[in-house]
Amino acid sequence: MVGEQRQATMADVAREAGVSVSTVSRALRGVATVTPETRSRVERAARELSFALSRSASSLVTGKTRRIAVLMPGLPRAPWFLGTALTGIAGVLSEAELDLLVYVVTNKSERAAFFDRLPARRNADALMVVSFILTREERERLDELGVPVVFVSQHAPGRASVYIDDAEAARKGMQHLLNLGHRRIAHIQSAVVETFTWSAHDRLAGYRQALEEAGLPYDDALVVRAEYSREGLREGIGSLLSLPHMPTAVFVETDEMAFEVLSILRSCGIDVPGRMSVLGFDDHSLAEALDLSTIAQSAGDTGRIAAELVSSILADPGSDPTRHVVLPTHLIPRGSTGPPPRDRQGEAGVVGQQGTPSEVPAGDS
Amino acid sequence: MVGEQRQATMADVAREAGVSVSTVSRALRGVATVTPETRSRVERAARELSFALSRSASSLVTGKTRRIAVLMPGLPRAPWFLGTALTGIAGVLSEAELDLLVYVVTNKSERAAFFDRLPARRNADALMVVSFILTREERERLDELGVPVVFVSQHAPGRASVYIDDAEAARKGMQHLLNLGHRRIAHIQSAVVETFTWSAHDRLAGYRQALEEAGLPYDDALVVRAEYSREGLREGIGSLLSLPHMPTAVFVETDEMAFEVLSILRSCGIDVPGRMSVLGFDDHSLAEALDLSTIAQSAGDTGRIAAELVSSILADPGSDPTRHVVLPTHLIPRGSTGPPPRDRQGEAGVVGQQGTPSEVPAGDS
DNA sequence: CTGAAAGCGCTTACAG
DNA sequence: CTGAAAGCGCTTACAG
Repeated sequence: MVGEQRQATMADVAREAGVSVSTVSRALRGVATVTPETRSRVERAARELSFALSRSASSLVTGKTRRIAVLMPGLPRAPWFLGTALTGIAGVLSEAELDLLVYVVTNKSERAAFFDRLPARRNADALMVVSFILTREERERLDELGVPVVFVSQHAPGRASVYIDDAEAARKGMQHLLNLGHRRIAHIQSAVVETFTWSAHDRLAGYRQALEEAGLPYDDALVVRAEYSREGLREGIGSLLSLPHMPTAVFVETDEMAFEVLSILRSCGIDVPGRMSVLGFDDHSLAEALDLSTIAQSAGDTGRIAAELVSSILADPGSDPTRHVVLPTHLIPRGSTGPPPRDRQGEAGVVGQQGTPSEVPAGDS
Repeated sequence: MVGEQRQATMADVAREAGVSVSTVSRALRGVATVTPETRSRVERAARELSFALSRSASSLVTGKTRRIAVLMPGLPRAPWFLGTALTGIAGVLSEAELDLLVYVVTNKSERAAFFDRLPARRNADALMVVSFILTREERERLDELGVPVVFVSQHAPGRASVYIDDAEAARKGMQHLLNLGHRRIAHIQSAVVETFTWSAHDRLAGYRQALEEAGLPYDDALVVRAEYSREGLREGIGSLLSLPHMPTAVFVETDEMAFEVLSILRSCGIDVPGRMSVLGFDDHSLAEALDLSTIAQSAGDTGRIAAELVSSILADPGSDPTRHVVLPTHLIPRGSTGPPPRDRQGEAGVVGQQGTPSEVPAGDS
């Protein structure tokens, strides 16, 4: 009871300042027509009463919530990328005085719940969807929604999106390995039950394309889908190490997985890059410390630019709601990649399959 | 214009279902008094019209927003811990059908802006403050707020909080190093301009306490405050390596910093743990891969339990709003810690200061 | 430049 | 079990 005083409303402020509620509203929003004196009287009253605007009330009348919803897959799946992107988003939105509503969806039921309730419809002015593969129904639900949707870290034709060219980036990375002389290059990607991300698809596509362009055969045995865990990766690497012709390099879907790969290889005495080159993807903040060669993208920029896109769409409804921003990527060569064993003098190394570059199977499977 | 149809309201649903708005409201909220038939008619109508409840409107009348605000320091400062905690929070809140509003505060101005607008007052039903050292004014602002505040990853006397005993945990870690025979143990913590976290303080306190209990002198030169960056840490380590009596072990404030420390030591040819033991804090998901000894805490549990605390406080306003939950920590010994050089046979090692355990200066400075 | 009034879309006593 | 009415706290034409 004690101290449980009721939260002050505009009516209270109006009384205190000796003006009408309309004037309070205008003064507090900075509408130009208000006299400086009136404004300061109102502001003082508001401060004295610790007045805080009820967004519920203003939303109800304006139809704007000044809230942006962000839908992201469980952070544990790619904590670094998502965390960094989220921080970028948060910074920009806070500057634009927009609130940030976060929906983390880790499993099927949370996912269903999200699309069922679809709180974004009236509880946010826009929705940002971060690296999610949506089903057709889900996409249709979003379309009905009537709020602008911005896709982040994924390409959505006909929709605003901010992303990198994963396939092109993967190709660049592969080219680096090819240039070093590697001919048997494996690819490790995460096996997720619910396939959440496009980037995995596109990175694989880039991997295949690079092989094809180099006239090298695509070998299913070299593409490993591993659980996103230390044990899962150990198994994946096991399958590569038990191949008749071991690869001399691995291109790993994310740096975080590559860190584990480095550690596992080290633990079984396989020298990196002497015996096996390892290439990651992301340029995680620890990649330098672990001397991991990688393909850099800026998670922070991705988030920031996506948030800017959102706020520009909100500010100017006439603006093109299908704008695309493609962010750059680049190779960062470090110590985890080097020439394959047979190119190293004084080392026996495993003989890589020389390949018969002409008989390459066609693009598909 | 085309397809821009107005969002359906309860009035539309009521018309469609041939009932009153009150009945729609009751049916949709699952109030018991509604006939099954009426309820299903209403539900069908709602579905057909893609009705979505306006939370702004319900909030306005109920005074509840069903939204929880989380205030956290910039994720880049401790991305892993905060990201993992946030995921834990998100999961629990989503189950309780509470929305999650995230405020990331990275610098003074964002911080001021947050406390100025203090959107939590009416725009959230509760506030979770994650590892922030608040000023007195800020704390008072929160008190005036009138919404329950739960402190996460920090101890706030007289307020609900979920945390670990950082000092005790640090002591355990130090004990491990002492038990291995180390006598000169350094401590590296992050130097943040705005002092955001209590845990740094408490871990340092634990460090000092352990020394004191072991009858060892506290040496200012062994406590290094380093910028949270590779270069900052390199400088910090430099100051340790240039000491007349080099330490034989380092206790690092967080695993993420310890990873860099490992890498820097390796890059200058200092064997870990042969020459220098390294102990981290957190049990980061990569700690195992990097074979880092560490003191484990569960960031996920911290988030989850804090969120449960919040939802229980909201569900039962009579419940004790000052409840404390102290989460366990434990040492995970791995390969980065071992006996100091002088205990190793066949190794010259740097001679550690033998110490004269009796003449220990008193606890302070 | 300011005020009175209507109304945003809900929930909640109050009747029936 | 259901409906009519009031009201939550704002903003926004509309007057003046």
